[in-house]
Amino acid sequence: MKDVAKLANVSESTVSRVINRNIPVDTSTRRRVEAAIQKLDYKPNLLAKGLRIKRSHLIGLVVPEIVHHTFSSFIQYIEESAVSRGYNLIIGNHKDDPGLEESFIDMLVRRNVDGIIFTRVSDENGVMKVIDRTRVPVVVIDRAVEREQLASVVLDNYKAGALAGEHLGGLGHRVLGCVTGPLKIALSRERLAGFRDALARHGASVDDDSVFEGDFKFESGVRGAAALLERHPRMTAIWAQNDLMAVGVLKHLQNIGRAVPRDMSLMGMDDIILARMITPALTTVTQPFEQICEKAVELLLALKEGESTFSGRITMDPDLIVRDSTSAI
Amino acid sequence: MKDVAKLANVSESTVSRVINRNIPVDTSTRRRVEAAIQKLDYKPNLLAKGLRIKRSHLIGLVVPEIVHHTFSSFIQYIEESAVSRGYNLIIGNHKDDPGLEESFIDMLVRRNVDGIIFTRVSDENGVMKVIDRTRVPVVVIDRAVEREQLASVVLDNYKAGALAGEHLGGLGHRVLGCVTGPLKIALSRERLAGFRDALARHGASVDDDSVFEGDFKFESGVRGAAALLERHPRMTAIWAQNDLMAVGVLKHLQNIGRAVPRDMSLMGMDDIILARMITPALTTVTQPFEQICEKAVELLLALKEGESTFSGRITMDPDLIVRDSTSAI
DNA sequence: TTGTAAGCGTTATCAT
DNA sequence: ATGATAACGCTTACAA
Repeated sequence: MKDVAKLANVSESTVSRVINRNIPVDTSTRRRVEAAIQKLDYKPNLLAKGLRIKRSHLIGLVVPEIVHHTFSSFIQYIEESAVSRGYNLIIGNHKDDPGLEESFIDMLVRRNVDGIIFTRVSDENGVMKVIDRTRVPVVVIDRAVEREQLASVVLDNYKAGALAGEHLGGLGHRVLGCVTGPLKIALSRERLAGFRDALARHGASVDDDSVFEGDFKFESGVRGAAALLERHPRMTAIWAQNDLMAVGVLKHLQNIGRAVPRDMSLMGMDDIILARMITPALTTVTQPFEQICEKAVELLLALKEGESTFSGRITMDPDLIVRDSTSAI
Repeated sequence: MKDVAKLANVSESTVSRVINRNIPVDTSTRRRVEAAIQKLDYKPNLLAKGLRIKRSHLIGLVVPEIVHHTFSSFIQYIEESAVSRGYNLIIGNHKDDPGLEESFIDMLVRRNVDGIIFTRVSDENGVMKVIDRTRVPVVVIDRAVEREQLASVVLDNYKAGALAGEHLGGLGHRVLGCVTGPLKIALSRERLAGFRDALARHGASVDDDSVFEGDFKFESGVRGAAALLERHPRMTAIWAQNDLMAVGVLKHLQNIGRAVPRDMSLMGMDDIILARMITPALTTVTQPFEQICEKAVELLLALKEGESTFSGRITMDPDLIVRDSTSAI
């Protein structure tokens, strides 16, 4: 910067003003400075700038893992939203290790990040600690949190379940099953509640015997299908709360020679690429990943600017995608 | 820091020395300082530190996309290697847009990152510019680069092809096909060469008619299978250069009623989760993602420290995973 | 419109 | 072993 100033025959402050275009600078000096910047290939140092203005233009993103459709989607879209606003993204994956998570959060705070986005927060207390002890804005996505002091952007999981129930109920199914995520996670319970209520409106009830608690992984879909069919051999439709488990269900059905959708209608959730790759292509419920991320970044930065003091839950709507794995009874 | 110093009745320099444990400090003062740090919940500011010591402890990672098995694997393992060495990761996804890529690189340089890892570099000149114009160490992974001045850590793609050819040749197949990635990408050509050479040793030749140029996506596998079978109806084995295309091949075979592996042996590459989920489970060739990433980070930091001036290619070995999609003829 | 100077929170040099 | 001080590269009153 000193060199640029010297070459353009101005002071460093003027160079700064040219770069930040916030304070009027004479056109001719501006041109001189810009020429000097070009010539020297000068790149302002963001560390120094950040130190001075107390903003790093960095956003931290905390995920439990990365090689996973849901999380890599979040990473991708949050990165895009951040960059489009002039921010960069630091990501940290904690592998469900609270120690790792804490030390990552610590790093972020020490780096003066302008905000932190948490996904699937396992330990709400950890998040609360950040909020209480630091002034770093926080937004939580992908997981309903109980505390109203936390700002979160989440899918309306009840609606997602309702969408699935509505679709299958409308097709005439009356004996249905559901393979859920871990029921200690609120979103699994909410999805199930929406599913049940929608089906109730069609006169179908999903009793506890028709519910298998999975873990969002492929294998639990396989096990879930086996368990549900054993309990209700006449079941004609299954909703798995994510596509991975739905594919597991499909695998079991293929193994025992039941055809989808002829013998069994099958739905998933998420719309991962896989949903279109399998045969039959999977009917599913999608999350508007891009919107959620966009909203989360927007909210985070508004919080940082003090333009907003929002806390509570922002809810986004799921969508139904009908493909070939469901049919009328 | 000033507060800590005051509370512990020492100078800021002593606080610094306690934190960085590089210079001897009297045990009793050290204890006082540590107590003060605890009490005030003091977190050293990494921006200031970085500015002063000219190291940000930040690594930049450039990828073309994130929601993709290969890249999310790289992200995950590089993040882990970085964190275990006290670094954090900034990721940037350029969506094959050179403009975006350039502005991201620019950001990284201005953030004083200690190094940049590129995957699938589309524009070698962009990378060279970084190397020439800045002092930021660079390592390229996942793509063979022509220039010897670039340090890269890549899979031995020739060996990967040879592994596939060896396996299928050993099973007795003599009429084989290959669905490749884009042939303008060196790794596709190298894989194909290894495949051909290994089969030649078994007396089988893979002529140009038996090669279909795909694009590493699912749909091109479907198209590839159709094209290959039209040209060589008696083909008994196909290697797709990634699992996604292999699943596409499988899809086509199922569509036309050919059983795998009875009527056709099928191999993929990468070992994505999907490989184990489909029926039959896919025989495939894996990349040691974790090792590659570990090595790349290690090399990058050695370059930064000036401990190494390595340039050229570091090569890692692929592995064969035999599952149910291949059988003897 | 422009320049001067202080300060952001560290670390390194040089004394003591 | 510890402290004072300058410097890292930038921005921002304040003055001119």
